[in-house]
Amino acid sequence: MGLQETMKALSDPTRREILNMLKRHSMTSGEIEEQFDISFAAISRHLSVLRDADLVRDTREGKYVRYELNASVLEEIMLWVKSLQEN
Amino acid sequence: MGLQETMKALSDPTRREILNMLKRHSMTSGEIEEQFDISFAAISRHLSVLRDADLVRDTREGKYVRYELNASVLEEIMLWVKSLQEN
DNA sequence: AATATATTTAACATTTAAGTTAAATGTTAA
DNA sequence: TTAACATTTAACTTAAATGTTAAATATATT
Repeated sequence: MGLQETMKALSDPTRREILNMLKRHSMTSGEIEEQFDISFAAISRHLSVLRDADLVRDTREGKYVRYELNASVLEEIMLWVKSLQEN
Repeated sequence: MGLQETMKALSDPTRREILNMLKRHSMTSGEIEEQFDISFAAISRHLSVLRDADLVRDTREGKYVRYELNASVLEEIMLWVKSLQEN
């Protein structure tokens, strides 16, 4: 956890795009995968990186797993960036 | 250039620490290197990543090269993060 | 010009990340 | 309980990132 894990998670364009998608509404793994050309397994691993960084939360809904954005973690990044900007 | 290059550059803890140091005042390569346990060459490469991402600017001062923070690039990150936060 | 100092680049080794396919797990429904 | 579907994990491959040491470049000094 912490800034390092967050920044690392955000450094991959596929993961950032997933977060962009989740901004609108929550989605299942399958719905997310459909939007990309890479394999289901690859998306699943990206989702686990985002989950470990607490950038998304997942809940099982029957045989689906639904992902939603957790933007609260981003506050730490905002603070760090701001601290560089001021002065 | 662009968000991807910026995020990638910021995903390394050594590079973030360099930016933190430059927040206070500009520093030469050597002064920066002194603060870390890794080799001069490794720091030099980190600096080149930061320079390519336009997060720092460098100017030669005699036999030294002085690095200063360029925070303007961070605006793009702020906008992206904010766009995730609102809603 | 030769030498010393500061910094960068090159070549290489090691580690980490991201992708693939196949196997495993969890859930629903026949 | 078996079959089908959704998702995750495992094993593996390839590419990229990070570190090291040594060579190259740039500037200053003698």
